[in-house]
Amino acid sequence: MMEQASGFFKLLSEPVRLRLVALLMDGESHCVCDLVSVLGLPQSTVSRHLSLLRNGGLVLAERQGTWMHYRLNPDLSDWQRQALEAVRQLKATDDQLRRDDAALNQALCSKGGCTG
Amino acid sequence: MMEQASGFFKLLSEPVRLRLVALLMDGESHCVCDLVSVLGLPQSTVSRHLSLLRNGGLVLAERQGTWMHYRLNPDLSDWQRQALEAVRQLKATDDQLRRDDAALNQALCSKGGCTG
DNA sequence: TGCATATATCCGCATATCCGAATAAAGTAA
DNA sequence: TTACTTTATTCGGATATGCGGATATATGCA
Repeated sequence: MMEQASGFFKLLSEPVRLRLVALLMDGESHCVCDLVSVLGLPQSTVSRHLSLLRNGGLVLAERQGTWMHYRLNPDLSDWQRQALEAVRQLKATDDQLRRDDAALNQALCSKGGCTG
Repeated sequence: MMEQASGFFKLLSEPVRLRLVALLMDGESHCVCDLVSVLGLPQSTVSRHLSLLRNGGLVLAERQGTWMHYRLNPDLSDWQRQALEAVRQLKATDDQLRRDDAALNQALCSKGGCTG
């Protein structure tokens, strides 16, 4: 169980993944292409990190037609939820995370989210 | 700042370091030799991880004669404290961490803590 | 000074992790 | 079927990380 715990923190220990988790903390589902456009990174990079988050049980993926929608797993354990609260708090003050959030909202408003 | 945040989680993402942090969450200072005996790992391994935790600002070290005493840094930021609360919660249910805690208490009671 | 204890650092080696272009796979629609 | 879009995976190579024995450093004491 220790291994699982350190694995959870390892998922949060990578900047790209931390940004992804912070983005998904709005409670919504988001398609990969929106996340790619917000992060400004190659699609393969984003997809690989999402796959790791999914494997670790932190996020859930659901296919909706052509698009794959990712969202935070709502069934995390207590200590995991508590850890994510720390991320939420971080998100309130961190410039990068706030910029990401703004970019995601704008993407959703202007284009309706990749038509997905 | 993102980098600092992911660095913080990286420190918690290694089993030995997670055990060390959990041990130090009792609010006390502990010498390296006690931590070594509890973890049952080579001294160089424990010392290296402590040094990383120290470098990351998670713990403070203070020399007391021959011994070096480590304790949690009481001046962490809000989100960092929140993250440590998750560790505290994890500690309540994780077998390994509870065994570590028991071993540390026993070491302190029986020997007075390495005479340090 | 010399010896003993405690801790930190060095070192080579093994393994893990990350990147991103290229390619594969899965779905949609004509 | 073919063409197109979205997402996943593969691949080689660079970098990071962890290990622990050996060694260096620091302190205390005789």
